[in-house]
Amino acid sequence: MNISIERNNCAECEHRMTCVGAAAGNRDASQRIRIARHDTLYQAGDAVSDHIFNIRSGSFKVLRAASQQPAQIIGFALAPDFLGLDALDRERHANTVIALEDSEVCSINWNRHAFEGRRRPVMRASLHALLSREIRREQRAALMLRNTQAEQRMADLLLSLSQRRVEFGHVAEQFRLPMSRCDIASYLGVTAECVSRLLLLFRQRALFELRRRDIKLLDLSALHRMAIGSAPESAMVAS
Amino acid sequence: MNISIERNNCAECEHRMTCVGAAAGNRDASQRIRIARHDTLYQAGDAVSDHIFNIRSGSFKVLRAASQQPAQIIGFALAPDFLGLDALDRERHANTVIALEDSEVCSINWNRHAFEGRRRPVMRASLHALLSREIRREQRAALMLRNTQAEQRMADLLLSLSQRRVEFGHVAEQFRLPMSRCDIASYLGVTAECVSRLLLLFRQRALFELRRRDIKLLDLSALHRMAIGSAPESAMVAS
DNA sequence: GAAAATAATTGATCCAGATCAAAGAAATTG
DNA sequence: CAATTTCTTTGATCTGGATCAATTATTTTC
Repeated sequence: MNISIERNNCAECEHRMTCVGAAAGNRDASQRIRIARHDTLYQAGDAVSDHIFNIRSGSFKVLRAASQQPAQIIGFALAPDFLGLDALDRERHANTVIALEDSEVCSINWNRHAFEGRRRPVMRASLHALLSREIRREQRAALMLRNTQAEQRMADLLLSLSQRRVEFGHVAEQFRLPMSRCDIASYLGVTAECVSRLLLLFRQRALFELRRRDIKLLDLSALHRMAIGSAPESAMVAS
Repeated sequence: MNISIERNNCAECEHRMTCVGAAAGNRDASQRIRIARHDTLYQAGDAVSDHIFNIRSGSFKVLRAASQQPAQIIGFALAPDFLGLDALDRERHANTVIALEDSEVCSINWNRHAFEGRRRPVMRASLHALLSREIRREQRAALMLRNTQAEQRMADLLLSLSQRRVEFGHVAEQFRLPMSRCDIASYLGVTAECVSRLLLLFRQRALFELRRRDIKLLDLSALHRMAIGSAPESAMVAS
């Protein structure tokens, strides 16, 4: 384990305008946590603190174990996603969260002291919004999975990664896949062999260039046509 | 459309001890809505009011449309489930909710007037709990879908229906499936033919008796063994 | 930087579940 | 209550992706 924690100064943070944590305006509300590749942010069974995590840099995979079975990846989280929204009312975490690369998260206290003053309705609304949004995101993921075609799932994943890059101020077309082919397979609910073949197929169709984990999307609109929520507009309606 | 709305008296409601709405103690916070089989509670694109719905009797299917494709069923909601948790921060609904039988819901205003007095921290926590719980539920559904085996998905659905019956004070073993085979197929992400064959197979294995929509589960533990969260205990950990 | 361990690709075969087709059972409708 | 319409079951065939088996990169480790 190689986790380092330090005090955070939300007042000077570049994300203070949009972050729920900064809105708390509470010195104790936020901490910066550095976490190395392959290390665990929290694990199924760990006690839940009154904190949620906002990813500042890097990326994570979220695993859920089903007894009798190896754990499956139920999501990838990239900056500026939140983690821990699924455990607000629980004693113990149900999922395990592992860093895919060296990453930083802000830990935000959402308990009564930070969130329940009568003067913090905006922030409270933000927490509701965050939670509600996460529900829609999960619904969308499930919709993607009901679409049996592995091609569509793959297209959907690539677009969702791309979109989150854009949200964080990067270009949509070019980025580095933070996860292994095997992780992708687990998330899509297919085998690693299948992922490998799909990537080959997509490359042959000139949908993207791919070398190791560096990807350059060449035909975003084709990907949109393949993916489920399809049209960019409808993707916005969905979340 | 055959929807009737009437004032609700939470103070005398049999569920006042556990219902978020009743905790509001606000006369205007809750309304009782009757809705006939096949009618729509709300539809994708409808304006979102500051209300969530608590099912008092009956059942619903929740549909999400992906452009280019027929809408898929992303969930079934039975008493005492909540509906509308996915739209707190949205202008318009992303999903469509249709009654599977004549049903009743309580509409609960969750906006600042009902929920933000300083004396309602318990209720606010309940809303957080509700939302967080819904996220876990969706994660679980997605986990179920990644499990390619149709058998496991079916076992999982039957158990989740059974569990919710128990939550509402009924017996676990015997109930009526409120949805068509076709609805089940859409939810599980398989074809109706596949559902039909699975049900036959399960009957042959003496997992349940089934006549039309009336089902009697004979071997709950076998179903638990087949389903993903497997053991009853671990199902509790998951949500 | 060579050796070991791990990840990714590629090929061959197989099977769960899709698709196509048709018959039978319930529920609606006039 | 007979006629439609819709839902469900059953059968035959086909296929996308799984599984099994090697081979070829990449990382890690010492």
